[in-house]
Amino acid sequence: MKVSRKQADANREMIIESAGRLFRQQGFDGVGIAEIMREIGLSHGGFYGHFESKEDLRVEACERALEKSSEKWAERAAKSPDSPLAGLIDPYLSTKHRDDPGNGCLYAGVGLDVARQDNPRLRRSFTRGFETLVGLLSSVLPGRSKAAQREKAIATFSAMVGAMVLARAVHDPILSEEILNANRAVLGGTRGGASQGRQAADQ
Amino acid sequence: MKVSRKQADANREMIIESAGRLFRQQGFDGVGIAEIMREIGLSHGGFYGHFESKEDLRVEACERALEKSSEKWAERAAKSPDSPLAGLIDPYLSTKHRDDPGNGCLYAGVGLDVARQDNPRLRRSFTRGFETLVGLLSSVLPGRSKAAQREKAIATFSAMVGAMVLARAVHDPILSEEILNANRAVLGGTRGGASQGRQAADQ
DNA sequence: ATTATCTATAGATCTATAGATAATGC
DNA sequence: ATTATCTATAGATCTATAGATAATGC
Repeated sequence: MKVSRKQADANREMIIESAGRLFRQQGFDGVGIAEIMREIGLSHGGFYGHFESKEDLRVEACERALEKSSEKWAERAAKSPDSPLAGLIDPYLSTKHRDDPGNGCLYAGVGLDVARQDNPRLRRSFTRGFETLVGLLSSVLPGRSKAAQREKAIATFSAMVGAMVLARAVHDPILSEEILNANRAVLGGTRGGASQGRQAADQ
Repeated sequence: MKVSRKQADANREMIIESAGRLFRQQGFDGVGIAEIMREIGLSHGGFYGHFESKEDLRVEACERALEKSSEKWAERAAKSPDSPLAGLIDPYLSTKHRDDPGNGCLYAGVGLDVARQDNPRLRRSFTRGFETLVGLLSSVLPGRSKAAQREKAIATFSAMVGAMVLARAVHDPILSEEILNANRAVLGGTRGGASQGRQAADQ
């Protein structure tokens, strides 16, 4: 039953990743330790050799996912040097992202759950992650001053998160797409249009 | 133990309102039937004389809260005929709203929980509520065409919801205020400013 | 007599722990 | 010998139900 130290470390990583996915899909309260462990083929009881509590895992899983997000955003901005803003907005406000919350934005995935927790460590991680993502957005947004850029970046990120929450909450698939399209158009994505499916947006 | 028919109806209303509050505060999974009933001084078991299941209550409580929101929005727009847009945005993006999720916007309160449910009735209610609120926003927003107004309304509502989720999720109170201020400024509220606490915003 | 509510509980599920087990690594 | 994992379970909590109770309303 015992595995090598190396395998044990890998198992710990798998728990963190499994939890990150399932928490985003089903919420903190919607998934239990047993299910997280079952998904990677380990026993329920084995969990407590790696983490002190579920609370502990919440923090670790979110910090890991936030790091991954920052990296992904930085790559995306670098990948489209001609329009780094659209390079961030387009994949975010996509149906692919909407339909795969488990691997998507943590703020749109568990933002409300975090707001309800009074765990300072967790909410501080969300503060740091917010600053990183807004900082990145800020650096690719036009603006007369740093302050104006930052203000616009905060508003842009707010709209991105809200759009994703709403696109996932409504039942009508056409409306859901329209929410993504409208936000792409207004925020400066490339694929959005006034009503739907047009080419470039100007603002 | 039995009460009058009139009192029984009043009790049903109280359950709906108690649930609406607690669901928004703690999430669908964060509150049980027993707690909802305890809050209004009734027994756990008495619940099932009024509702078939917790699922049933989720729908009833959300529909009720969505109706209340629509009414509140309509009143607010009517109350400030000179700047109906700011009349909607300012109270929404306020610290009062942020700190009282139980009586606040349902989309920012349980939007993610709804997205995770595959209850079509519930998600259809959220679709209808979305159309009502966006319709109202649309009617007070400038724009060259109906389509442009609607696009802007969808983007504005997305930003409002996202701003509230983020303002509640981050730990730093100054950052939380900044999120509200930045969105008020960009979306067209009256009290927002470029950095913080200035007077009127122009856009 | 009817029925809204209460008490008590069944059955499922969840977090966390204790002790057993067996492979690792000195 | 150490320790990562497993089995089994304690204790709490949650949804839902059954049967008892007592006030309403004919």
